[in-house]
Amino acid sequence: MTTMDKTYNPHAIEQKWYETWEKHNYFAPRPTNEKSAGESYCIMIPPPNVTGSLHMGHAFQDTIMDALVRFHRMQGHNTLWQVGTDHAGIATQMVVERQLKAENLTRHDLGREKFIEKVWEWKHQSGGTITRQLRRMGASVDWSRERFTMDDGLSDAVKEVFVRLYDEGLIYRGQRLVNWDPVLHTAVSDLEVISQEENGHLWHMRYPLADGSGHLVVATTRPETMLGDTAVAVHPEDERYQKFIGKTVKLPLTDREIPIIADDYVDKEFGTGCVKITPAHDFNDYEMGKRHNLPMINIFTVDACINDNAPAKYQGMDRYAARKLIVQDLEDLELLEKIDDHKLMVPRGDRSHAVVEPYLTDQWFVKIGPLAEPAVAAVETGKIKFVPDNWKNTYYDWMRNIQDWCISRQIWWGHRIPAWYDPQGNIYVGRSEAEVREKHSLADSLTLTQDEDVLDTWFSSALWPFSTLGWPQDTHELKTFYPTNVLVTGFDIIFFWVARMIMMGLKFTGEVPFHEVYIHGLVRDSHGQKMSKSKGNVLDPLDLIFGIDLEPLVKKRTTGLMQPQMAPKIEKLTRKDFPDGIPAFGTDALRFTFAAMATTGRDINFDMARVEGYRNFCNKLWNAARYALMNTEGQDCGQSGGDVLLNAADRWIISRLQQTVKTVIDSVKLYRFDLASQAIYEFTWNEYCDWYLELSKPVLNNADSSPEALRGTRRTLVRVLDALLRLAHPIMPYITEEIWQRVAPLADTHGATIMLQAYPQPEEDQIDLQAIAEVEWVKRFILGIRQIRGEMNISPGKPVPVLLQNGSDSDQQLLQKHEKYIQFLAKTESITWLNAGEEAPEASTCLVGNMKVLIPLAGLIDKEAEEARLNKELEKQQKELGQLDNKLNNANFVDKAPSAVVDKVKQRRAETASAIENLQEQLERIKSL
RNA sequence: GGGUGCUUAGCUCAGUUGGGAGAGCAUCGCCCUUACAAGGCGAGGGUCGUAGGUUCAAGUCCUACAGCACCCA
Repeated sequence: MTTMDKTYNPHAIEQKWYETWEKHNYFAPRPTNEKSAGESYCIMIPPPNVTGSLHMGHAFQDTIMDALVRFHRMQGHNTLWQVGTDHAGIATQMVVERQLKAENLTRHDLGREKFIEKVWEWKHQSGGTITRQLRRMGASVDWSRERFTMDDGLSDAVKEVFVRLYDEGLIYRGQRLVNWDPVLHTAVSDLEVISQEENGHLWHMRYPLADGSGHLVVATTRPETMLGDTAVAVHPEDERYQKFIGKTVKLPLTDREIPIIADDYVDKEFGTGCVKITPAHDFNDYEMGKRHNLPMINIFTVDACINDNAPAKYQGMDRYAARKLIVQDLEDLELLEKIDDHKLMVPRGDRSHAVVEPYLTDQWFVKIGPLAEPAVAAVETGKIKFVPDNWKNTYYDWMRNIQDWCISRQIWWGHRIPAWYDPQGNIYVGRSEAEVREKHSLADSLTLTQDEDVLDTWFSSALWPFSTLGWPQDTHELKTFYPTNVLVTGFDIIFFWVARMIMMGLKFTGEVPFHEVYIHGLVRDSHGQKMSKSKGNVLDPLDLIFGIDLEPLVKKRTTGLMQPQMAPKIEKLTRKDFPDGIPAFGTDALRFTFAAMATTGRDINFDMARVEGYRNFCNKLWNAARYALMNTEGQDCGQSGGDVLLNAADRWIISRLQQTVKTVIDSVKLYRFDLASQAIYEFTWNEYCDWYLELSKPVLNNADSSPEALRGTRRTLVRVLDALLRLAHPIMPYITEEIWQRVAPLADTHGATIMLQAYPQPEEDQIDLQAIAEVEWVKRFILGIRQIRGEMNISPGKPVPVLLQNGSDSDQQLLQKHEKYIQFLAKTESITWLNAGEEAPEASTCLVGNMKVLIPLAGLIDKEAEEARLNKELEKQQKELGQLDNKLNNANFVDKAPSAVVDKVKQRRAETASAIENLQEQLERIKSL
């Protein structure tokens, strides 16, 4: 029999167990016990980007999902964690285009078909990164059911949904203002546009009145758009401008005359209170243009260069070059009043980083109103619950202001829109060209061309909860697992994904896609800063698991930067924060950290010191197991019968275990993994390790212990450990499996893996209040002596004689019963009762209830130190007494507070008063020496 | 401008129907005691953002204000 390693080494165990679990197909759904065979539990993974890699947000989210899934699997539910990835249209296409660029090619050189082949190649080659990392996190997903949004089945679902929505009139094609990425040449969704404050200017431009009576000054942050202005607007109640409403101005640099209109959208306070209106290039202006029937003049090409609608002078110029020239020209014409510095929100494409233009194009839209209504109702009626609850307000808010959804993208990688055009431009929508021809009885000779655009990736993601289960087929999986139980996700995609899943789910399955939405916080750095490559504060979860030296870490953080000039600053910061790199903490420590930080807040400030603390916790658990095994392996732990005697400590730890189990289960049910992990941590360290293991020593190391007592303590050691491992397994899968394999046979539980063991259940009848009270007495006794040792600087190894005074019958009995514990844990030389009236020697004192515990000073204790110590304690107690008396002297309190509360205060008052009396007495004695 | 949330120990955070302010890390002191120095034992540290209000009782409920963060415009 080999003993365990002295130090916990995650890397020696983690990989091996994951491979074992996966090989044995333990992750697949299966009813694991008769009783609950009917209950199923299902979580859909929010599909990560297929070309992506695991970041802290994923790692956090995956930890929570895995903990939930393992928890339910162990409770015997038929559990499915559906895994897969999404095709991330734009991101993936960009990666492949970048590769082509290295060969001096564009996708147009290859042509659509060849290009898509290339993307698939890339997917096959790189798509494994994130799934490999998921495995490393210990995610117990069912790999046999892995899906990809571009799979045939999921693509069929996309077509089906598109066709049905189109047939119902809920999908339409139209010209609307959309976010246009002038680098990628595609419309992008709001989610893909990040607005950030940047330094800019506010240009004040004079627009001359057409009647020559003067001019208006308009302020703008984007002067080049003036070429597309079709009105100037003022607030209807703005006294400064009342008289101009209905007049016209001559738009400088053009030969157009445009009206001055009144609209209460205008902010009187902003700029001059007089605003230029460019309906084709600004979302607010677009709305205003529609209200006032203004013409919409598009002045940009797809590259955001000035197009033919503008004066010839500016045509073909890039927007910023045009801006410069226009400003110059206005200045030359003395039409530029002033230029102020101004901070403004600049919208940029999250992939291309280009400034996005509101741009008028033909796009496909989903008419969202009819879908949104039932989706709101589902939350209102409680069919879907948000956790924490107040996120529903964010959801309602967005759903109330929801706009039609632009679903077309001008890229190649994605689900091609199932719409065909004839030469006249008529649109036919169907699942395939053949279906379209048949449905509309089109002649074979008629040429049909499929729409070039693909669908927004979120369109397929919205179907994920049912498309992955086989919809539109009526599959067994769909019946078993849909609606799913909970969606675990960040608040940042409530709008873009959660809401769309709810709408699509309700529309096409008639049921909600999930019953609960657990919204977790966003992982930030330890100072609350968002982690970003450009800030250089990104942590890679894999680096926390495996560790990384300083130099590679610096290199990793400073290469591939969007702004290379940040590199020196990032390097400096990194060297300061991680002078020795990052040590390897292992997966379990990282997971435990995430669980402990999963509070209800919306920001999770990730502090590496906590990972270290929880790595130490793993080591603690490891060594507790080491001790337990050293004392039980090859010994009689009662597995094969025999009488068993449980002492107070055994019954105490069993009682505390039940209470802990209850706390953990209650917490997990509320998604409070922080409370669950805290309960596990405290029980393990502060009760099992600090007290129970220590209390087991006097029994196990005592040659006089009876076989029944030995059996009882050994059995308790391993049984409690077994239960603790099962309790902690959902959060720390690897270390618990590794230890459990050795502990289980001793605890008389059997099975191939802890993964499929029953989760502990609290057993009320195992809670022994008497044992709890006895052990509490023992602990107080020991703690009192330890405090004197600590404060009097008595070496922990030096045995001290102890005298007792003023003990009750109960104290005497308890001492008789538990003296061996006190002797061992408080290192007492002797424990002697003083007779009533017997004079005590000079001593340092502490109290256990009314019983006085004395450690004689002789040679051990400094008189002044003891006096100071007693004074400090006395002061504390007197303060306490004052507060309690205040309460009890308050007639209102005594009359109105519940009697239980009053009694409690009275009791505490009596205890405090008696403690003060004892302390004062002791202080007098010390002083008089 | 509208909305949401946060403010508790030096740092990161718990504190569940209102009833004795907690944890981890950090700090200080003593210990390499045969599970664990990634450890043991002990200690110090908070007018719970500010000001009011409700209540016998407020970190907890209400109002106002300040600061911070995020979302929407």
